[in-house]
Amino acid sequence: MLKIGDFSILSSISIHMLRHYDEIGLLTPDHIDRFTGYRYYSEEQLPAANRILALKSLGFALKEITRFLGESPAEDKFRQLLEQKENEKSNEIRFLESQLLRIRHAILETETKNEFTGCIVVKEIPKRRVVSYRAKLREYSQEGLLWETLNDECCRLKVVFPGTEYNTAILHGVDPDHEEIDVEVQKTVERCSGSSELLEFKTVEAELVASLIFQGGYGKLKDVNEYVAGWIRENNWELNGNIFNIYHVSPGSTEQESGFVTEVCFPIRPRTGEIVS
Amino acid sequence: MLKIGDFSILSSISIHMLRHYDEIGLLTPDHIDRFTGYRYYSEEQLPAANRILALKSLGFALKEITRFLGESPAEDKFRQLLEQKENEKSNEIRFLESQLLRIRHAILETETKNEFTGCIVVKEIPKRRVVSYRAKLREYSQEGLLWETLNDECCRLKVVFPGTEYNTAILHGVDPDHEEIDVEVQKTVERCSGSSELLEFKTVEAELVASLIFQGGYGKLKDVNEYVAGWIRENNWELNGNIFNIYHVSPGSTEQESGFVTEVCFPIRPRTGEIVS
DNA sequence: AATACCTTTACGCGGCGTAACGGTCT
DNA sequence: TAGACCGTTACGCCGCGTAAAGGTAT
Repeated sequence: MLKIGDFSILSSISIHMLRHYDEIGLLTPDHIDRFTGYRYYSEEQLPAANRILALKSLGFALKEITRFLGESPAEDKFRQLLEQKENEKSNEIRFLESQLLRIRHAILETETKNEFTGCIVVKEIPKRRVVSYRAKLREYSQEGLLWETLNDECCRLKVVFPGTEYNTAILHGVDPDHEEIDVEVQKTVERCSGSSELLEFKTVEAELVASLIFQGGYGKLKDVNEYVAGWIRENNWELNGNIFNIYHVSPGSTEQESGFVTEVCFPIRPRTGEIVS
Repeated sequence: MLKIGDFSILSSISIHMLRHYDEIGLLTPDHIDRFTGYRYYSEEQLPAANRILALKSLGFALKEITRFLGESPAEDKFRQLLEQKENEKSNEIRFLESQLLRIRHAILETETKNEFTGCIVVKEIPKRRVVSYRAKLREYSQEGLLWETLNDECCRLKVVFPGTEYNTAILHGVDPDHEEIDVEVQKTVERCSGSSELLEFKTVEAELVASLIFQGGYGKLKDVNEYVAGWIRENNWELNGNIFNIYHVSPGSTEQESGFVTEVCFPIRPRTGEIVS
């Protein structure tokens, strides 16, 4: 019979952990002294102790190891558990590799002294009910007119907005021949009580986007858009819809360009192999 | 000014986490109401919130992000932190890949219904003071004679053994021509008071080994040795010394072969590329 | 009587989720 | 006045390290 200290040395498991394993029923001492409470282990428990260490080093959690030992060493169950862990580990590796890719991309970007390096987030824009107005413009600068029309109509229809509203502008397409820009502006609505010929009420589904929020004038938009587009390519995503902006602080709420806060969103999905054309 | 719930929606950070970030000084509200304690955030804080999410998704811990923001966005420091993280992530990946390799090896092994699958541990056998007796044998079965001599001499010299002792047998080499086996048996000693012509007292340095502990007769040794040798090859290690056994329960302490507990140790080191011969 | 070893209890780490209990706003 | 929102406090997860406070063996 070995006292815990001796068994600890022989098994290379710390005394603390042996007590812990006893507590969770993973490795209980052969015998516990009734009066002193001392734990006594037998040499025959060394193979089990070593097995625990081996499974731990394969990446199994203590709970999983408990299951391993309890389930009888039937080979089928054993193999299943191994294969499940193989899956988990592959996923972890894939995840870390995607992080590593992004980190390396960011390191390269530091060369360009780009102020937005490391600012892009992949997130979901939640499903929401919106009121929308879509029209064709000659220039981006005319977007303000769309907002005016939308706001006026909403006012007339007594549309109720939620406390937290999104003002978004979706770029549907640029037609170089006609020099036209197809833009849709949207506001989140709480309830829509009326109807209008100009406006459309609809539900926008949740979307996965690459998002970058910046502060400042719209002169930065071109650079930001290019940066996000590059980021998507470099990080194994592909475009999955029309890009849009969310105006958190806009000419409607402040006069100073430097105070504008804009979120640039590129709908994305994981890149699927090559597309056969 | 946005209440925490609104800012939570706009930033995609849960209310709980916003409060936590306030607590650790990572993102403090623009303003806190003196009377109600309500936190109020400004839209201008959205870029910072998004940046926090971005850095988190790169794998930075909150503490590291705090440092990021505190350190000024000087590009040099920024790049250093990125490169450090790149290193950490590569190491994590390498570690997971070695685990994955071992798991896959174990899965293949289940085919063979090998009872020792998933029992091998890489551990360090600690540095220790030993008394040793080395001789050449015709057969493994003669190893008992070495132990008898060692024990007798130790008895004569009144060698003091520690409570936790290792009995090891090192296989120095098999010479097929002379049909000789060069074996050294060792016992851990506490103190060595005398000296002997037969025995040697020495210090054995700590060694990294692949270890497998099994219970049963020595008939299993051949299979076990082959399994461990294969495991070492398959898992990118190479032999780094003479293999040895640790006898935890041996003929000296029990008569039943089925009760023997033996630890098979192969000294190893990570495999270094090819060796030019 | 000193020392080495044993016992139990409990806190810390990190990044959250979750819940309990009570005040505030509309 | 209800109900949505805010506040603080605190526990759980997981695998350990670390330490305090006290009993036991030699």
